[in-house]
Amino acid sequence: MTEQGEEVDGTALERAPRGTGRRLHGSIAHKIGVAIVSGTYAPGDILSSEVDFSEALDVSRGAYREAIRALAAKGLVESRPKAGTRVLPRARWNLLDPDVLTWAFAGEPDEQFVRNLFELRAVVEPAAAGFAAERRDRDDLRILKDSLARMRRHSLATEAGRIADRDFHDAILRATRNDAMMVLAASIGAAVSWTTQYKQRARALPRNPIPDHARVYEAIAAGDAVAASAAMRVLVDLALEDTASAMGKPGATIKALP
Amino acid sequence: MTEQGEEVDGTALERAPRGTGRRLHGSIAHKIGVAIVSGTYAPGDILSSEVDFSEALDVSRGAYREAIRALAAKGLVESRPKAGTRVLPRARWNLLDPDVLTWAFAGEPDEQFVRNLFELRAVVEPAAAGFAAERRDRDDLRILKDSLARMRRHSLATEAGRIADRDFHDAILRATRNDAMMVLAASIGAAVSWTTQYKQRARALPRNPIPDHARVYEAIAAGDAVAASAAMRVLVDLALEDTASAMGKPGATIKALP
DNA sequence: CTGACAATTTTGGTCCGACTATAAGCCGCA
DNA sequence: TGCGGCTTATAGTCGGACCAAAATTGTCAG
Repeated sequence: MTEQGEEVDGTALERAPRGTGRRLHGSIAHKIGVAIVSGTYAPGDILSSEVDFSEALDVSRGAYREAIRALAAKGLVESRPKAGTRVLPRARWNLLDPDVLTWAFAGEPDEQFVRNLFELRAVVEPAAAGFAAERRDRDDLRILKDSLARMRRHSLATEAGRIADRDFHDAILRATRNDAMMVLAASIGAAVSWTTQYKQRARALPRNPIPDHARVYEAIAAGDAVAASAAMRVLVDLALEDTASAMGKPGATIKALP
Repeated sequence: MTEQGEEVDGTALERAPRGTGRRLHGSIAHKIGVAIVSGTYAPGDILSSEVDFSEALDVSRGAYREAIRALAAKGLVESRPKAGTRVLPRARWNLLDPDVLTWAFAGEPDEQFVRNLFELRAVVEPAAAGFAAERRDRDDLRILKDSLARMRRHSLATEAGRIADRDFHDAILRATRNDAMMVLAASIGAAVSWTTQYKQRARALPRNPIPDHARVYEAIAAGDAVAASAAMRVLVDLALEDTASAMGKPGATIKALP
């Protein structure tokens, strides 16, 4: 807990340029958030005192405190008078918060964590597809169809294609008419986004994902919950397989529960 | 913008007594958070300007801003220069955040939302029980057994009993060895806690929940993923039934997906 | 020497008041 | 009519002061 202050003129703690958009406290939170999630500060560590740290970052104490409040709201840290601001154990982190996800994927993503996310997808999304098949209305189907068309037109290699993919999954979650699941959409969507980029980075996209998505759409349109659930299950499994191989561990699958 | 300040001594804007524990900005966030979640401020509404609002609450602008930062971190509001602080649409709320859950259950809980939470439980917990059956170690089983014993000793009518119940479900989630699911434990646990209290409030506890839990434990101990999943499925269904009848809508169930 | 009590001091919590930066909305010009 | 600059309200940032709680240290009685 020491010479962080000296490093300021270097690169590490340089004040983010915050070109018109993000506010100062926001970029501070981002910086510290990434540092925590990536392990620079381990759980249990005590951050330097407010005065020291804010001076090291060359920001006012107020801005720094606001950043800490945001981190505290996401369960990353906890500050108590006299005790200082302490990094909380990983179990308390709000790992499904979109910002935290962003920070987690800012550096090299932890492979185990990616696997965990896919495991969660494999649980939630098939069920969601089933509910969607029962509850979707004309509008949902229209959005799904449109997203699918856009995925066809652009490929997943383009930003537009990835947005379409995300819209597709979002629309399914929304069609469940379940707020709690819709919240997971933001998280899962973010995760999908990031992992998709990793697949691209490995610049080997062995599989054409359109047919998988099309099967899910057909089942939902037909109102067949069981088929939709199964089709989504296949989709997620294949996506994991692609991602895993892109991350260097081919052959990974998730054992199915009957 | 004036005599709200005079009303402070009344009831509405009374500063929370914060008897040694919660910090001031924390209680502000709590108050505004409850107001938003319970609909006092509707999505799209603009909050009064920082000076006005902080004066009305009789706190400094700094404390108010820190509270707003926390709310923003949970997706409840968004503030932009000149535009003010606006309540975000419900879809952006981090509904699974433990604090937000707390605020949601501070007033009369929305029945539809409770149903949605149970639907999510019905998706996640059986799957989690399945994973737990495959991955649990001796320690997990010990904790599960202990929680179960405590549930038996105290009933769910006591605080200790409810804690034991929560520990039981927590232990299962933890045994999945999946961080993403463990995060949901905090959320789901909170939801279970609140709804259990509602069941108590209706002071009719028709069913003895111990056997359901015992079956889940047995299956996990036996390493039988399928049985554990099924047993948990039953447990959640019955819990929903009890809760629904306590809330005045008996007979509610969640259709199963094969 | 030991343990409980008190003073110290560190650190977060709160407040104040001033200034800056941003962008919504208005106004005037083309 | 529509564009572009200007006004201005509002959030953002600053720094400096004081308060409150708690961990540490020191002190004193037993």
